[in-house]
Amino acid sequence: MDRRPTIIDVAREAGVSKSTVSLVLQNSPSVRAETRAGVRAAMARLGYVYNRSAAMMRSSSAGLIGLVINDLRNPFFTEFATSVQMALSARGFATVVANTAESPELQAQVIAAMIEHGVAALIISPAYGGDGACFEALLRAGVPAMQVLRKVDDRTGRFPFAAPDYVAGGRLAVRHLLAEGCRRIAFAGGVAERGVTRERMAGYIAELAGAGHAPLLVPGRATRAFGRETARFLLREHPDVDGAICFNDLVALGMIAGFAEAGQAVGAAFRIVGFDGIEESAQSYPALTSVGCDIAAFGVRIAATVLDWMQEGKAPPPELRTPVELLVRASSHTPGPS
Amino acid sequence: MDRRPTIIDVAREAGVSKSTVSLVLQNSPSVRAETRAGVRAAMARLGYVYNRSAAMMRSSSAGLIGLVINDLRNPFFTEFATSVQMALSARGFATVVANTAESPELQAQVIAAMIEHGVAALIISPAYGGDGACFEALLRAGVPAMQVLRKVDDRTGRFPFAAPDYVAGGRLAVRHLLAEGCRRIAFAGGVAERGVTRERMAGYIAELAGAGHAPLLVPGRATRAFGRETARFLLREHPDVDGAICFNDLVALGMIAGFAEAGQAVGAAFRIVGFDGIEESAQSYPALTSVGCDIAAFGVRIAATVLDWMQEGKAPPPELRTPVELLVRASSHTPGPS
DNA sequence: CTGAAAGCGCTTACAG
DNA sequence: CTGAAAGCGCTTACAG
Repeated sequence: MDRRPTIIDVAREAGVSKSTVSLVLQNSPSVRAETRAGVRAAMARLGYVYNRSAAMMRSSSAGLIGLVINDLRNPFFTEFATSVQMALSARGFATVVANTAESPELQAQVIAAMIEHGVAALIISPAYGGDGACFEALLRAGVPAMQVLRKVDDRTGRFPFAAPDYVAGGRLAVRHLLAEGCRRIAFAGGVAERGVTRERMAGYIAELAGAGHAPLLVPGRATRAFGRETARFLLREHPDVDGAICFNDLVALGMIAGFAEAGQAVGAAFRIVGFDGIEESAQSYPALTSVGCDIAAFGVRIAATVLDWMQEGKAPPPELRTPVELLVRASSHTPGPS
Repeated sequence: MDRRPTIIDVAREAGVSKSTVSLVLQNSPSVRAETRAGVRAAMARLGYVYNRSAAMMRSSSAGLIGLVINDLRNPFFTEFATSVQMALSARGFATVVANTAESPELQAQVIAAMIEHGVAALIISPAYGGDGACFEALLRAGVPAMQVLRKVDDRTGRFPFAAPDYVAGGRLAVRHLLAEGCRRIAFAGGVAERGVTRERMAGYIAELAGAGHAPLLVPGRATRAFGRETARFLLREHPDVDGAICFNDLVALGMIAGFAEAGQAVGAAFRIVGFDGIEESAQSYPALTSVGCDIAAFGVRIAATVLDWMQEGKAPPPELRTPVELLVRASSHTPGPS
């Protein structure tokens, strides 16, 4: 494994100048087909590999996109990240990824590293908290950056925000449970101060109020463990509750497990709706009704939006909301006799 | 957002030469403390950001590591990838990640892209199949690459392999179920021709044979859906089976759901053991016994191994096996009366 | 359509 | 301890 061949070696091998090789690399139309073929053949013979870093230095068109995610172990974010990465890859961009594990400090650090690596743009589902220094760094470096799923910086002109329509999702879930005959519906999980929680709760509260019902909020971590605890809590403290909308599918799946453990049936007897529509929601028993955010499609769309921004200068709208739909399954729905 | 400042700007601002700035950047001890401070201050004033691509070009020490994973939507691989990425980040390396979705074609494509981006090393959990061209490309490019979790290329001298000790895990699981009193134990899920399946099954078969029992193999996809189908299948076709070892936790979790659906209790009546020890296994109801691979620790270890290889030239052993341990939980274990 | 030259932002010897 | 010079592998005008 000695030195990798460069365009100079290729030029010599093909008997042309190195500019010609460079033009071939860029598929310039001003190179004759035979010449092009000769150069390509020389590359193959030498095992030439294009050095993007060198190219980038001169032209400063990176080909690297940063993806910063607050919790990559949560399937909702995993599905999003994977979808974005694959869409970027299909369009010729590589993805530098980092999990911040909800730590603003880690986030600042990985963003700084990505800027140094010359990412052409950044997609971030930010951690809450911190002093916002990382956004300043992005500003200074002039890196286009989009906030997704969560909004932490309000300068949406510079850091456009995109997310599913959480409020509408909360409403959909309530409407569905009322239609199924629920009389008392709780909202479980989600840290109360956070934007996403506030939105999901707001839809729930508004729709419930419209129907003349009072809300019952049980905020908490967005985990399976919390869902499980909450199942026990509701059975003990609120036996009148006959339906729950969970902050996300993890909480809902935990709640299903908690009810199973307590010997309480889920479905007609107690209806549960999750949020996000992760793949697993279709596979649980009973299958989980969820507010589907079509996160895979959302990821593809975000990838396209960022690429258009970078490449064509088409700035995204300051705030984009994508539609959600209710995925009705057995955890909340009893099939009619018809 | 005009041009980013370069070391020349910093040098001018600080009143030194650009070599001095470069030395400060590398924390060279041969720069006087005051000089260093002056340069740092100038950088802060200008909002200088280090350009790693330029640095890399000259020194060819990238700072980018490639991580190629066959199925990033599977929590086992997600937990691994996240762990590797965070460990690399802590040591100053950025991770370029790609999901190949089990496609050898996609895999070849993303590996080529990563080589062009100048990754200093590659960690790959490969897709099965394909013509192995991507390994040739790595060879030609001289990029150190480790195979993890799955071995597809046999040249472990050049592409060292590391994985949990799957065979031992299969044995552990059987020993445990026999000790719990199982008389007939099935092995469910896993595509029979694949290496990982063969190893996990081999441990199961060997240990069972040692105890004078015959195996019952139900190979298939490694999914929740297959686990669920298999629950029904076993109840219908093999009512004598009273325990199952699943290829992985997803199959096991699906089987638990399938039994719940069929109204069959899991635990004393039918014991289930999963494989991998993903986080969710501790949260299901009943909690899932699993062959724990401590995938987070495995990821940290792989990150360290690759970095040592690159930085110190310490080649990893051709084949590394890490220990597994049984995580005994309610799905297979009835607490004694003591 | 092709060649010679300069430059991207940094590092690396090599002098002072 | 610091400065002047060359070079990493490519792209980009600019001539021919």
